[in-house]
Amino acid sequence: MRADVSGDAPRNRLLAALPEDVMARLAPDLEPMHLALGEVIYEAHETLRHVYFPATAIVSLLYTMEDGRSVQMGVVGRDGVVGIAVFMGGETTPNRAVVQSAGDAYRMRLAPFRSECRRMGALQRLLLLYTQALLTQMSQSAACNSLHSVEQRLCRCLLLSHDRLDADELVMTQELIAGMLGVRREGVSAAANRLQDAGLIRYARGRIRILDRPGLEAAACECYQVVRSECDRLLERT
Amino acid sequence: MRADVSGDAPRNRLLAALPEDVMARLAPDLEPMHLALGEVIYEAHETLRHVYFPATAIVSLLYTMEDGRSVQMGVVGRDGVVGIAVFMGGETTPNRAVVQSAGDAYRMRLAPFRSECRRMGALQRLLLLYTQALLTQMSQSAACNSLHSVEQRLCRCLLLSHDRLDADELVMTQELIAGMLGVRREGVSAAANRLQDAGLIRYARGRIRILDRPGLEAAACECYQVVRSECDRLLERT
DNA sequence: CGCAGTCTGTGCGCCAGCGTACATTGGGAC
DNA sequence: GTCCCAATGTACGCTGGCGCACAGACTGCG
Repeated sequence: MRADVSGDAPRNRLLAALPEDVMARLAPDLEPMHLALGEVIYEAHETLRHVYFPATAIVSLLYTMEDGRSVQMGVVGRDGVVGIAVFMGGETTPNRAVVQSAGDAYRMRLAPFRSECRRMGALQRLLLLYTQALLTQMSQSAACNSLHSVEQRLCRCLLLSHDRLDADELVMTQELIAGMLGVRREGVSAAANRLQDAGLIRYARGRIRILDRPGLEAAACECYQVVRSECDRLLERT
Repeated sequence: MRADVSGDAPRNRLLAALPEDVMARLAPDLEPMHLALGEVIYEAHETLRHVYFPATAIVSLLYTMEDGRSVQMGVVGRDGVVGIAVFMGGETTPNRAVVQSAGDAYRMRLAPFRSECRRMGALQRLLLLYTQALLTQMSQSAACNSLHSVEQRLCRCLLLSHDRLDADELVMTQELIAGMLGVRREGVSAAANRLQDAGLIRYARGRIRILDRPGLEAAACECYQVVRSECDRLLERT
């Protein structure tokens, strides 16, 4: 694992884990930018023009059904990259990617990204590991969505977001969360109230403050920890 | 796409899609074998010793919760490979792989598999595409498990299995199906009866005969078709 | 300051799926 | 044939989450 990067080093962990020679090649093509809340990075089946390495931003990977209901199947923050399909060769996916928390990111056009992938070096190795982490996230979501309560899943969602931020305050409405959990807004309201009554969070008009992180972890289902430790394990191989 | 393979050619589509020079290298290391119903190919967090290319066998990727309940997150037949984690570098996954339908497969030890992957040729390209197909399967499962009824999901499950077999008869008990769908056995019983009453299937003691495939597709949720067409799209890139 | 629109809390009837408990029924072993 | 057991059908009450319908409550804007 590389030592703590400082100063103007990229605040995305995948980038930070790259050896210097690779970063030197990529740096000119990394364009810092801002991602606004709710911004759609790509629609389902849409050909991508860039891949995105979030720094402070958080991006949600969502699937939207024909009837409009949607579910989150993965979340990407400073630990990952949006646009894995480019790397895998399929170019598009049936999912959408939406900014779940505004912030900064680096983006890169496809050509330089692909050409670095083709060198089959550190970037490719990292992306493979990251892909596995994403697989883990998605498979656990499949299980969790099917077996756990709204309240447990809300905890998981809050923890996933909190992990990817520096602050204790998340900016997201119940409506947004409901879309990610695939449940009604009212269900989120009820669950959020229970968490607030238990002193785990404080909730106010689209702003959620995490008050008791350990308590939140205890209230979540096992799924959070499983994904967390598996992803840690995979990223340690850096 | 390679022309129809015949005779002793591998009956696994990934293998069949490989150019002849690659297959020539791999062939000596491909060990034909039989997989029995219920056989566990690997447990969660277990280091693999082989990767498996199913021919007529079908393998289910399951996640089992602490309380024993389980859910299927993917299914691998002659269109894929079991042991993707080896390719991705993580070595293990939190999932189990269980034989859902007995049949033949080719297995391969890790060393030759890895060394062919490292050549960065056709095999790697195929595996990347297959990984994306698996991602699609898992993400759709996450959405489907959360939003659709047991009956719809049962249809999807039957169709996924049927696609990977040559016969119209599936050998699986309600207990097994319940474990894959993450629901009670009784729920499967009720749903299967409704499908039988509708004339779509015939059910008897662990043997399910598909009577009306188009009807079954109509009774399934959109998830089946989405995954199906996305996987077709990806494999066409062969 | 008032208005409008967003965000949130709540209540009610409804239904799918759960947990539990049992009856039935084939099929294979002996 | 007979016995045993896996596999299946059914019933009943319970609960979580849905759909719908509103009622505050806060914020930004004119």
